[in-house]
Amino acid sequence: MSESETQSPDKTPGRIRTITDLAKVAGVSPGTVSRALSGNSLVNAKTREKIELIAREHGFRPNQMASRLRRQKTGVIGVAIPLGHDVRQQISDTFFMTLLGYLADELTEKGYDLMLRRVIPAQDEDWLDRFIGSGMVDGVIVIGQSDQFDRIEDVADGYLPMVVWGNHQEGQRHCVVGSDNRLGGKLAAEKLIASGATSLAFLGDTQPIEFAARFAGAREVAEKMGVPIRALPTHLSPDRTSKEIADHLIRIDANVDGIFAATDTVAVACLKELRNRDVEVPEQVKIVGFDDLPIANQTVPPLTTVRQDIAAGAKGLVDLLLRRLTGDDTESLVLPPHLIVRETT
Amino acid sequence: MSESETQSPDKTPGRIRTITDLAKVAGVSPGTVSRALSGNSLVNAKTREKIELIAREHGFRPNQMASRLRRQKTGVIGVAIPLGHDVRQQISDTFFMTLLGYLADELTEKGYDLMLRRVIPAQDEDWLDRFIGSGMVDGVIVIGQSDQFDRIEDVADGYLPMVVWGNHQEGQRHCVVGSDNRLGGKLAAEKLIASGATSLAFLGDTQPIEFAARFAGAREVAEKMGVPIRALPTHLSPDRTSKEIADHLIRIDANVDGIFAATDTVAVACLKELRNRDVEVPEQVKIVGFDDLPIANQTVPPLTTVRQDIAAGAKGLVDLLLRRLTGDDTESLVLPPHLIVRETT
DNA sequence: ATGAAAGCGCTAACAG
DNA sequence: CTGTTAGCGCTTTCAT
Repeated sequence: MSESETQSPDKTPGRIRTITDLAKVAGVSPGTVSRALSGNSLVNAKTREKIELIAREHGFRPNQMASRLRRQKTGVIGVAIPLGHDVRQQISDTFFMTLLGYLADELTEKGYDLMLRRVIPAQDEDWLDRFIGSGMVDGVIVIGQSDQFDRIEDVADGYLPMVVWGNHQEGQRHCVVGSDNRLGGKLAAEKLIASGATSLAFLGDTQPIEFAARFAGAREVAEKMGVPIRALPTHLSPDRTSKEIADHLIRIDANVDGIFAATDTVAVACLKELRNRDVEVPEQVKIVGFDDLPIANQTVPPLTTVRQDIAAGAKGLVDLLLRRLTGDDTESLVLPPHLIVRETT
Repeated sequence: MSESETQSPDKTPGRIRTITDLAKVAGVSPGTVSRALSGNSLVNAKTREKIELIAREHGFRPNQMASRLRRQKTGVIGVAIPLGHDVRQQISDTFFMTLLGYLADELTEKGYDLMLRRVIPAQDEDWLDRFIGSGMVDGVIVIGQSDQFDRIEDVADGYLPMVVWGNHQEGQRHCVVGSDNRLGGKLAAEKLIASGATSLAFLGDTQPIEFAARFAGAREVAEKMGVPIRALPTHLSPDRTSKEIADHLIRIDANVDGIFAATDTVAVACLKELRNRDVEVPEQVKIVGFDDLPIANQTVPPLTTVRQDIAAGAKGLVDLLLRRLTGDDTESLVLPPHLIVRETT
């Protein structure tokens, strides 16, 4: 009875690419195939089995482009990394990349695909609108505000499904997930001072808003405690950092005995330069980093640092975005950083 | 005459979302709008200008989903990272992530978008076919063969536009771009021995084919030189590595005086454990890493390592893929690694 | 140089 | 439970 069903006379079935091809072979209508394959409506068990069998045998996959056009949703979340300041730095930045990894995990788990776009705002004014309006994504996650705070604000009012990793500013309109950088800065400065530092320096770029907030937090504490603090500008890519740090160290010398590095990467470079100069850490100079990257635990001595919970950040970004996808106008999420005391203080 | 053109009685024009909406406003047919916006055919300059103006004013973006369905190409390249062994390790692996960053650069430059998919083959047998058959990508780049060599081979014959980062095996069918790991292993062992090491150890997981090749290269040299070598299995995620290395070091003690680490990450952890034990590097034990990540230059002492040219790798992957997209059945590309001598040998 | 018309492959009412 | 029908928004002949 079922012997001859699929034994059509022509032994060259011509690859079965569309749901309609499959429908013909199965002897049903395209609609039924669609239903069967999406496991959705009530389809006769036998019919479904037959369809699934044929699909498997022929390695058939429904065309997502068509499906998504029809359903008016893409199942794709766009992730944009704006490269504002230090172009090469950010994309290879360990912190962002780790965040990206976790984001990929979270999104996959929720059944979304991730479209990654690296953008250079200076070369492409229109990056955010282009991404949003492309019709290729249901929502957008922006990793890092970079120097694009204002542009993001502009877009936020008209486009709900967007969440940004970055710093939270009083009264801002876009939904952001990020660490409390100011608090992190405070923790760092407090620890430095508690460990006996009497003159502080912030090592890093103070342009990006996150770093500015870290510095501001540290300064607030320092001023309250009557401890001087200065900012020592530095690029963040390891290759350039080292030399710049070296230059700073020459100039400041015995003066500064507490360094707050904008990121662990900077802290590591700093640690190395200090060692080159035979400055003892933490005896002569104390250091606190930021991020708690894996390397922080591998330096000698191991780095005291302010930990950002990357996994929680990724989870927050995705959760909020999914809620916004349903029309919810969510609040921002500010995560508390934690001081991880190791041996550089 | 043109005063009242767009002054339709209803002041609520209802956002103009489709090419047809725009066509109505511009008083032309959808076809013309399509042509004008794609800058393609000969369209009257005035008509084009008018259409472009309206598009800009209303922030109109053509729906890519529809466009791509119609044109039967997506403009998207899929990038899959199979997480074979050490699930958490690989996605956050600095090397792969840096490669991903460069890939994003290259693809963007060539006008492609990048769809990232993190894949756990153990949980999803079908990952590669699903990605390829999804209709969402024009081609696929796989970052790392992991333990999926065979599955990739299976697919390779029937699917041209795929390029893989990984190790090259004599006679394999899939197109691969990667460093000559065996040669890298040789370079490492040669350097270790030339620096006076008399008993070698390979630190790392020898399961993944890339690492197996590194070990094989080192062993070939060691055997030729009559120097003993052993493999010391280790996971690759920094947190687990440290303890495992510590265990190894306790057992091997003064015996081994030359360590070839499977990656820089492992080397860094190893360096730290040695320092904890007051073993002097390179006096008592010499170390060579692999990758030349930025940290390699930040350790104390700076790490001698085998450099992989990540940027060249990314460029190679994209170039080959684009050629395959045109139907070219390209050869694999094996890149020569370079020994970077610093101070751990 | 432009309009009309026919789909790309799939889904979702709406009838049976 | 299944077939029929009407598009999703865009591109591309084919005429004009």
